Order: sequence, then C-alpha cells, then structure tokens
Amino acid sequence: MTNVTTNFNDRTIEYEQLLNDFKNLLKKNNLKFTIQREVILETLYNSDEHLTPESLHRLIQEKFPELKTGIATIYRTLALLEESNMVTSLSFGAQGKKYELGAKEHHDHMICTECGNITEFVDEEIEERQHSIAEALGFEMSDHSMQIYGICAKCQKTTK
Amino acid sequence: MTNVTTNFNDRTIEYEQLLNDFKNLLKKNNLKFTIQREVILETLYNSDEHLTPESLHRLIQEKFPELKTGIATIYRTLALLEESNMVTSLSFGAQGKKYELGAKEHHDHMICTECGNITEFVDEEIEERQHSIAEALGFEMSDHSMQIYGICAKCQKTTK
DNA sequence: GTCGCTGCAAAGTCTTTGCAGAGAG
DNA sequence: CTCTCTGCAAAGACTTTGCAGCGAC
Repeated sequence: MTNVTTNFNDRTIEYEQLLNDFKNLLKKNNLKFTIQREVILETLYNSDEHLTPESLHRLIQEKFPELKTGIATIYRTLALLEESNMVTSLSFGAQGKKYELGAKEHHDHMICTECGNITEFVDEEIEERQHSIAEALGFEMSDHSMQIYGICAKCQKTTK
Repeated sequence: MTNVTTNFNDRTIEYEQLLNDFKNLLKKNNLKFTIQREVILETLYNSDEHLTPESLHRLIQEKFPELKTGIATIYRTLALLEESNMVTSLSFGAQGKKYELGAKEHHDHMICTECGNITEFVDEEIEERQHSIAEALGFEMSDHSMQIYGICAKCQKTTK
C-alpha cells in the first residue's frame, strides 16, 4: 500500500501542448491571446528557477525589450495563470511570492536558507501519507505544499 | 524504522516557562522587558488562532486599550520573536503572514480553502521521511513546513 | 542617569487599479 | 468594429524607519 507509485514521469511536457492548453483556457473565458501572455508563459516554461514577478519581468525585458512589458501585466497574467492552476505560487519568509509552472509534475521543495536556492523532490511515501491524513481529518484534499529548509551541500562547504 | 515515534506530547508548555525564556533571551541581548512585549507574548500564547500582525494588534487593543500599542511595536516584536525562534510564521496565498508560538510542539498545517481555518497535525512517518530526504539530497535540515489544502468537514456540508 | 523602547507619522515595498489608446478576434 | 489588453502612473495594502520623548534597569 505504501508502495504504490503514481507514475508521474512525463517530465517533458511539450511547450506546444502547454500553449494549447493556455489558448483553450483563454478562449473558454473569452479572453485574448496576446504576445505578452505568450512571452510570460514561455519564459516560465524556459526557466528552471522559481521566479518572482519582478525577476520574471526583468527576464522578459532583457529578452524582448521591444515589448516594453509592464510589471502590471506580469501580475495580471500570473494571477490569471494561478487561478486556472497553470502556475503555482510559493511564499517564503520575507522573500515574497515565487511562481513556477504547475504543469510540471508535482513536487515539493527543499530550500537552502543560505543561498536561497530551491531543489525539487518527490517522495511517494509522503504523498501517500498526506492523503491518509487529510482523510483522517475529514478534509477533502485538493493540494498541498511542503518545504524543507536547511543548508545545501554547496553552502555547507562554503561556510566551513 | 518507519515506526519510531518521537514522543512529543508535552502539549502544555507553561506560560511561566515561556515568559522566562523570553526574559532570558532579552537579558542575553541587552534588551528590555516591556509591558508591550509581555502583552504580545501573552496574547500569542492565549490564542489558538494563527494571528496576522494586524489581528494581533486588534486583539491587544481590545484587551489593553490603555497601552495604545502601536502596530510598529507588533511588527518589531514579532520580528524579534521570529529571529529567536520563539514564534514561527506561515505565509499563504494572498493572505499575508500569520504567526504562531513556536514553543508549542512541532506540527504541520491543514488549511481549509473555503473558510481559511487551520487544523494542526503531526505525522511521525512524514517527519521521518523528511529527514531521510534531506539527508539524501545532502542538506543539513533545519526546519520544514508542510501545508495540506482542502475543504474541511464543516465546509463540505455547507457547500452541499 | 543611560540607553533601549515606544508611538506616531512618514517613507518604503510590493501589488492592484483606473484610464485611454492599442490590438485581438 | 467590439471589447479585452496593455502600459503608465496613481492608489492601495502592508511593513519598516526616523525621531523625540518615555521607561526599564
């Protein structure tokens, strides 16, 4: 029972498919597909990092300076994507919200308190237990997030 | 191995002890023990809720209107308490930061996405796994937080 | 007394909103 | 053409900071 493994290894979700989902989402809600929205999705897709609205904005300005994308559009689009569950946000201490594409496989986060870097991981045993716990507490579980804080291997060396 | 249970059931940490810890902390850092600081600690202790700076402020103003405690003092004291690991903060979606006394036993959170209420729980199996994972990834784990989101029993009834 | 603390108000951040022109469908 | 989007700048929400008087030790 504890060993059931949800096979979730479709790591490479094609950008095309993602884009299509996005377009459908927009169509369904009578919203428009604009260059800005596409660029935001694409930048999220191509980033391995968890991005803050500001870092996303900076990236986009560097890559597509001619668009002069405003920060407000970033916020508006991220809100839209989050509502539709296409991206997920994480909030840490003072560092504000960071966003990542939710279309990637589910995973949890291990965060280095020294350098701020984030490593992703999945542990099926924990996933299982979470469901059991939710059930035991009478919750209809929809989602979860887990963060482990510590000092990463690299920083342990540096500090020493 | 998976069954070792860290016995962590000292639920009732006396306020006296907590207060002493706080006083020692202050003394150690050449800080002063003020009524405002005491009231903040006490209010956190007596609250079962996870409090935002603002809700803490409101509570204190209601109970001790003569102190006219300023919101800035709340923020300053919470920062102090958090630095010294006497309180822990959680940040959720848009709702900002919420604080709770960290002196209570460790636990994770199950959050109702309908009513916003938070149920606490501990699961030893998960605690164990977290350590294993951190180790496997080369992290020196210091802390973690886990939130499960869903709809609580009460809200499931209401919505139906 | 000394030096940290407090409340107040002002200054910062980060995020959201109003608006008029631009652009997708 | 219509109606949503966008950038801009202004407004908001939340948090931090500077300061002068207050109070713990």
